[in-house]
Amino acid sequence: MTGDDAELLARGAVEVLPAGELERKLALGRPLRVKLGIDPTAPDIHLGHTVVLGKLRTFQDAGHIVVLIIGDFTARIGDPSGRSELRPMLSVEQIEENARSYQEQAFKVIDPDPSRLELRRNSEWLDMDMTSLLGLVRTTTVGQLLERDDFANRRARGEPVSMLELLYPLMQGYDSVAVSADVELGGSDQTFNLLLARDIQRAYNQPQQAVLTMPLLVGIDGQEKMSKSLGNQIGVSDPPGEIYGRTMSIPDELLDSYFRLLLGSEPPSDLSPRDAKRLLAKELVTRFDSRAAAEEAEAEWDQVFVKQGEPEQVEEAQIESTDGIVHMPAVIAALFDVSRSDARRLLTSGGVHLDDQPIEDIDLPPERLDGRVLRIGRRRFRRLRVKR
RNA sequence: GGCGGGGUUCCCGAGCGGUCAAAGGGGACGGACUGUAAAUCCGUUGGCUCAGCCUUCGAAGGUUCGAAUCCUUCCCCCGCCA
Repeated sequence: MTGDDAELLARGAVEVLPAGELERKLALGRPLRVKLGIDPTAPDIHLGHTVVLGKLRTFQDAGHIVVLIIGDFTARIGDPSGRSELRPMLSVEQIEENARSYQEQAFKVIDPDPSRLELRRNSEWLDMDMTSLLGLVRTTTVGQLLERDDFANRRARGEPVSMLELLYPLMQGYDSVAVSADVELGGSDQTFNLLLARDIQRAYNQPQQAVLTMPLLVGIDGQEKMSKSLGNQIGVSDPPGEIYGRTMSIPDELLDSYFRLLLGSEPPSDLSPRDAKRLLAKELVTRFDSRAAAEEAEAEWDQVFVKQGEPEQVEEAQIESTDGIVHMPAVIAALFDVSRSDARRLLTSGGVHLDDQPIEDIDLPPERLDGRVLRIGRRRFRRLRVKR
């Protein structure tokens, strides 16, 4: 362990706190226990998660042990970070399902080798009795908790702050106690929680963890942090074409941060934004799927958006006709998961094409449809087969 | 426990007896432009057997020719005081 390690480990971080603490931990000369907690509140891990996971990987590669805590218990509460409202409580079954897929997806980034990874669930220790809870709760004052921006702002606006949410940072802190964390990573919005964990460790007579925060990845809307609930995410388990396409649609302004946070490099200066995005998109698909999938996704994208053609593989759909007529709103609604009213609107606003010809007719004879490609918007295709 | 303020369509937020499927903004979707970028412009945005019909404004009842708007009861939320 040398000073170089600390530099490498801290690269890209927003903050490493307190000053010098990481170096001191490294000087212990043993593999450090590096904690990350993720709450399985949604079924999928997205690019935002991978920023921190990637940093964990760096620690693993430097010989440290990652303690990944699946927050199956804390997921019942929901971290209020950056939110102005209480999360809905998830069912135990839902959490369990999410937890399983989280692990699997996290392994696309971190090394699952048991000698470098300790996988825990915080229901192991958080499902505690009241006496233990009192012991935890007494470590912290209301004033400390209300210092946190989220809470303070919401108080100031007269918005509710639930007891449940107040408890969240304590639970996260107790996780650090339970696993004897030497270092904890998190997004920069986690700074308060990560630091409070130090206080809680001290109250439990444990050495205090170093804290390393990573920048938050902005979602593909270019506005808010990437989050499933905002729908601005790219999931690591999304189909290759989806990852590729969504990446191509990010605002140019995001290129720098995406390259830096996801690839650990700067966008090549000799490439146009569009080509830089192509490179990024290809890299991401390669990372989460395979080189081959990336090539394929790119070819498909070129076919559809550069050549303005149909994809190589167009899914076929059986449709029926009654009285020699096919009712288009019904077909569109069934094929593309929209309401019939939506389908009608699409038809009247020129959003429906048949073999590249816009159509507006509500009803069409089956012979005009059979074997043709129906397109909705710019990128949804289906080849029609009329059932006889 | 007392006092006050609220619950409106995906979100925010107007409406306060008819002209309300409900202003405006956001978001989303479609179109033009284009690099599936940004910006801009246009259109749409409850459902349906769509020139009409049906269901929505916390819930249930009621008044009325007619209610998101008035009355009753109930449920929920917020603030202040105690």
